[in-house]
Amino acid sequence: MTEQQVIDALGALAQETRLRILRYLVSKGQVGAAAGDISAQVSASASRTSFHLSALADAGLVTATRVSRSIIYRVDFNAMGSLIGYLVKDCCKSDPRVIRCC
Amino acid sequence: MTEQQVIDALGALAQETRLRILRYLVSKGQVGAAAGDISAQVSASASRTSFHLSALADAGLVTATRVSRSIIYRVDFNAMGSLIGYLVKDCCKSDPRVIRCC
DNA sequence: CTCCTATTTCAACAACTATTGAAATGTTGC
DNA sequence: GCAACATTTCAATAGTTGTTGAAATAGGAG
Repeated sequence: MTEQQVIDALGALAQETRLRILRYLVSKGQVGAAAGDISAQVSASASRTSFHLSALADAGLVTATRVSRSIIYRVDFNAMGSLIGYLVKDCCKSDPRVIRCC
Repeated sequence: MTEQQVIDALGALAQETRLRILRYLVSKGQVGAAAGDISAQVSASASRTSFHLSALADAGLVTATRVSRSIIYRVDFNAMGSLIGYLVKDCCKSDPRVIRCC
């Protein structure tokens, strides 16, 4: 994971609506959720939700798959793991005070 | 850790100069580094470095202590741990694909 | 008290980000 | 093909963030 990818991913998470979207998608696991469902859950307009979903997808944190009329979004758990792994290992040198919290 | 604190901390890390500052401070551990030293290490002007150090301090990720003419900055490893712990546990429900990366 | 060093603060500005509502795109069922 | 649905794209706008260089603040040494 490059430094730029890390910065993009952190920037993607550093926003209220997007953090809520991500948490909702984590709760949905493999199943994922359609854009409209997500929009309703986070109480945001369709266009606003779409904008934030694109940001999360651009950062590589979620995937999008069209299924019939809907587009299903899912968390990319491996990407989340890579990001967190970078923060723990590369960034914090696996300091025990950090490791302890995981 | 509140959601707003998490967002502030993620936003603080989502910037090239600040991520470099943090990594340098991690390498310095308890000893920390003076603002001028940091400024030289990350090749940024004094005012620019000061601006970013304030952002990191406001987010609670680093501490500042004046020692004579210098101000010594140090990473707050517990704050970094809390942030990462939030991402792993609250946000990712301790999913094994995420845990594996730590 | 004055000079020098270390750092922050400030104002101006450019660049980026988020929100809104309307219009466009793609998909299905009749 | 047409109507309805699901979602994205677009333009306008407001708000936020980062950079620069100059001026201000704070502390120590002679």
